[in-house]
Amino acid sequence: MTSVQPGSRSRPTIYDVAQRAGVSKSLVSLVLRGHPNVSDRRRRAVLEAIDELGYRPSTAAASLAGHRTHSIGVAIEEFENLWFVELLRGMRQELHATGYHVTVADRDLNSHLALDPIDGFRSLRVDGLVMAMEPGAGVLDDLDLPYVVAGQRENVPGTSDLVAGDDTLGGEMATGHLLGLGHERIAHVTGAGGTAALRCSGYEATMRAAGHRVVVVGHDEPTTELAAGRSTAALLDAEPDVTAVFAANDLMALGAMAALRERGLGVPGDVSVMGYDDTPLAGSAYLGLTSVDDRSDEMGVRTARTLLRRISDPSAPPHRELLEPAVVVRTTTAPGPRAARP
Amino acid sequence: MTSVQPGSRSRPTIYDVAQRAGVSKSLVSLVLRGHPNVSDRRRRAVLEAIDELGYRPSTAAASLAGHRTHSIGVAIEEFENLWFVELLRGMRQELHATGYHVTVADRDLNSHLALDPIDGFRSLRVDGLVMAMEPGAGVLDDLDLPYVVAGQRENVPGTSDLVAGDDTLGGEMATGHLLGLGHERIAHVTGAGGTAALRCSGYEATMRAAGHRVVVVGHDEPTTELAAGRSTAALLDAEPDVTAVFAANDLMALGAMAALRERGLGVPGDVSVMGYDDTPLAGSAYLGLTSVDDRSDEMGVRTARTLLRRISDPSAPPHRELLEPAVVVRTTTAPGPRAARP
DNA sequence: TTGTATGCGTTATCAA
DNA sequence: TTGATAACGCATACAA
Repeated sequence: MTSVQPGSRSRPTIYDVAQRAGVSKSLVSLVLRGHPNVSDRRRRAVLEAIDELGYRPSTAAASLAGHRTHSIGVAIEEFENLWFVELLRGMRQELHATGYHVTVADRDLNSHLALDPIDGFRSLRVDGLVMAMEPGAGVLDDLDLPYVVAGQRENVPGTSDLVAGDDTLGGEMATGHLLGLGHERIAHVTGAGGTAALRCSGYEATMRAAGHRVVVVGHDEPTTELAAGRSTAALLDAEPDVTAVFAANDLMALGAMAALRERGLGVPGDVSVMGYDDTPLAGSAYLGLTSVDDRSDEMGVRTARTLLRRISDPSAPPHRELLEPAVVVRTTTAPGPRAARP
Repeated sequence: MTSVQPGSRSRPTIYDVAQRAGVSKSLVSLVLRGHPNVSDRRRRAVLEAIDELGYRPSTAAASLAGHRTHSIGVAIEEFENLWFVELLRGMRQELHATGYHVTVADRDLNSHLALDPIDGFRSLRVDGLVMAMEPGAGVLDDLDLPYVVAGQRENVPGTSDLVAGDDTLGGEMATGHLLGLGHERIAHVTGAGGTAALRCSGYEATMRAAGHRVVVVGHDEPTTELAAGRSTAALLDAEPDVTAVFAANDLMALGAMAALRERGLGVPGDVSVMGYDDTPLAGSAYLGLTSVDDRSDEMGVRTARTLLRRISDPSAPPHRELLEPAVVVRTTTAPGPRAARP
């Protein structure tokens, strides 16, 4: 039972545990860290004392003395964007046996302390860092801390470890899926940022190769549902005969669907719609949005693996890999006019 | 510029800064903590040295020596559930000037270490804890750490500080909104758990007071989209003439809408639908789900305020408050048959 | 206004 | 297999 002894002002320390178990503090430390060469009798005594005292080791003292925190930090842009949840899931799976602790911070979390996530993690002395947000220009240039960039391509020095989705390929695959359904007048709703640009380039290349006209809207707009809705509305004015819309992410696909509905166009009856990221949103039974899975869980696995390697060998050559995305077909895409006629 | 000196194996310490600035370590410490009684000349010298060395104070050493971490922990169930994002936003607003650092952990994050979030935070020696997940039975009973429960009602001892939404009232307001639109055959899709039960009781009380029949489905089911879809399908079999469905949360409302669509029923043309929580999902232009705002941002403000009070006065009497929710009307609810006739 | 000394709760090194 | 003991990097009296 975790019962706190009555008279104690402050929390029990390793010293209290040692005294209660009738051993030295060193022995307690050994038991805590699972050292093999400890007699069963002593180990049991220590464990019992720990339990009785409700003792919890101080991570602060441990990391100060041990020169490492056994923790890794994950810097994300914002908690709203759910792709990092899958990334974490993958990381956890890989980190399972290692004893590493994971902490997450977004850009805003401690902005009141004038701390960007990286500075915060540096103060925390994390053993490694996962950069799961777009780094500012130059911030990675001489970061003397083991790190790997996850899911970003912009502002990443060539010497950085990097695990990301192949967004260009994803753009090609999405467009290919629509072409395969018989669509020809396929428009793309893009937005600002490096990731959107890559997805867009995949779309453009595939359309050109197929001999169809490239129609892109939303350059420099935010990658939000609202902006995508506006872009799509403008698109429908200029190109009323599009039969498919590929949006740069799932939320933007929702925006496109809202604009289509406003015009009285059915999905997928009149127009097929695709998103990107395969968020939980897309998987919703109600929405059933066809999307591109960027395999963020697998990205998490690879990211953790890469970071572990980097921590154990800081001078290893940079490791870079792109994960192949996958189209997840649901209910918002259907055969286009060409396929429908015969 | 943050440039690391070439020869140094490890990170610069307060000692290095002191030496470079030509002062003692204590002086550096004073500057760091913004102590007023430091001459401008020295202060500038220290700041400059910090910048040149790229020095970041070790939180571990600071908290070990200072007997507090200046950090507060937020324990959540899972990152997927976005209501905590607004809670954090509110907390940050209140914590702005205090210098407190916020860290978030979900139940799974470090489960591979056999650490539940509370144990983790105890090891971290956070100065305070926000319990934003349903506590296990008894875990709060003798938690000797300043904490406040946010948004939960189950398993909360009467002596705990608590800030939560008034879910019963919210259930009443939702039902009242539908009644006000002229609906009478209103069903409720509930699920397992204390929060859902409170919302359900608000629905029941209001229906009874209005003299209408209570129709509830989904008891003991998970509070997920999928389960809500199944429950709603069963509901429509048993009660084909319902004109409104109130779901215990937004995701479940989606499930209900999927089931309605499957029956060929339009929303809100044939059936009105309401959710609860007013998640970003509900606010989406495409969905436009009428929902109940539980005011999680304000909850964050109150929670932080309460926790600060608790930290500074551990023996203060328990503080409990319920926030009044608000119905947010969007496009999934419309006048019912009674109102439509005249 | 600034410097000195002590201790925080661990890990790690060395002896025993 | 176990026990002393010296760091670890900083805050905090206390002294100057």
